[in-house]
Amino acid sequence: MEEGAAREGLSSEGIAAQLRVRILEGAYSLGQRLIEMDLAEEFGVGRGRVREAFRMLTGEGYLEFVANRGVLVRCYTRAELIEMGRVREVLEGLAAKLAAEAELSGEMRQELEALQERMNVAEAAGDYPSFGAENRAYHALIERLAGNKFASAYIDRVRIPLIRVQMPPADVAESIGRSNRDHRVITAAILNGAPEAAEAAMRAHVRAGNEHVARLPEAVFSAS
Amino acid sequence: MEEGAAREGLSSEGIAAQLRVRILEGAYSLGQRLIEMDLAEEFGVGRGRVREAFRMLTGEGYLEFVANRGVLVRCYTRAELIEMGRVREVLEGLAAKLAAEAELSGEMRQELEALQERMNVAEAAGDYPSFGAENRAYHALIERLAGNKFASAYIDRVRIPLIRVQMPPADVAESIGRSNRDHRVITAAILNGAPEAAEAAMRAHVRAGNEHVARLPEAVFSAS
DNA sequence: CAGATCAGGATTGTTGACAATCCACCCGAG
DNA sequence: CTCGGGTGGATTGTCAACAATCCTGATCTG
Repeated sequence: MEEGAAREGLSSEGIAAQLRVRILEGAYSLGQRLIEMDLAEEFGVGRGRVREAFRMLTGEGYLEFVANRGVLVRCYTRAELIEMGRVREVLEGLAAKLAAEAELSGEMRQELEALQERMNVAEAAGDYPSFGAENRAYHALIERLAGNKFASAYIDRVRIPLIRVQMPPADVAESIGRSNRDHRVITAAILNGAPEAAEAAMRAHVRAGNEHVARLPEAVFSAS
Repeated sequence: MEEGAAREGLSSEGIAAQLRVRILEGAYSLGQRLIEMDLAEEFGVGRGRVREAFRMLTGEGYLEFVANRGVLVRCYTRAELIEMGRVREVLEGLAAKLAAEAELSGEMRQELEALQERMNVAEAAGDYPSFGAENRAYHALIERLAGNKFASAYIDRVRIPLIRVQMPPADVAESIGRSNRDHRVITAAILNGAPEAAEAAMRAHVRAGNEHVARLPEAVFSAS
């Protein structure tokens, strides 16, 4: 008897995990209201469990609680996005620094090199979706190499408003090029064990991304 | 009819706020288990409200959830303390940087100067409790000057394990001296509008504190 | 005496029902 | 036609009761 479904249905944590994935995948539109009873029926549990999941996701920044109104998918304003961007800058910078400080195993070094190579391929092919996926994996890998769970947790949170941001197709190629040029610098600094350089490069990289996002049209931020 | 107590008793948020204060003030010992029903009776509400407050405080890092066992006052290990210290370093550094970037009103500049002066007085008097209080106010003021609510929120969270740490009386005087020397550098950088200098000084300041804390005996971390 | 086994009590996990609240719609007056 | 007020339905806020779970300590056994 390992663990898990002590009773039937998912636990509050399980429901929270499901909803987190849904929000990340865009199953709900920004600002959409979530009805306790609907989800309770869908998951086959009582409203209480759904409510607790809501409270967790509110604390993480995925949902917004409105008194007597319930929860909605949290929608960040441009100003908040910029504030979060500043935080992301230093936190991802820290992750890169810690990764460069860590004594990486050969396996981890290979993984980093392989990921960099896959990004290079995607860049050469001009394959934006693929590059985007590898880019996310790259940042996630650096978080893992850094080995600081608090940094990881907060980075995830300040990244939430970015999950739906789409690059305007016009400047995709240039954007990929600049982004991957940064990546190569960061990768080299981490592999060479240069914490300061890694941090500086990552900060500049994130900052460039933030400045790009901050200039996007208003429609990106408001509902659906 | 402004708002507030729609029914009798505190809301979940109100209970969470109360408990947060209690934990910060040390009303509960580290690792202490909190009983839902006891608090429900004390606040004159049902268990559900207390439960929701627990979930919020768990997300913030004040409590720890154990399945079928309830919550305990979260107790961080030395390793976690060090991890959080690294995060605090960059976040407080960011706050100092943002404060130096901001266009401060005359009133705010005066407030900062007054606080620095009060710390100087406490230092000269060798008044450790007073210096500790002013020190907390100082860091809080810088957060306010920075005007980034996400940075503030995360700084508060990574500070949680520090709330009970007591400086060994032996090196109090030296500790105050070094700490306040750092403060003067930071204050000057903020008032002069030197973001890079402010960030670097704050980082060094926090790092020095972290290294000091990391060397404290094990008793500080485990349960009271 | 040490260790395993097994009640009993205490506490959490969960639900369904009820009251309070809010919103959208409708209606009537100007 | 527009605006203010009221009304009904939908949804959240809350609780009290019940089931599941875990820990404590007493009992039994080798």
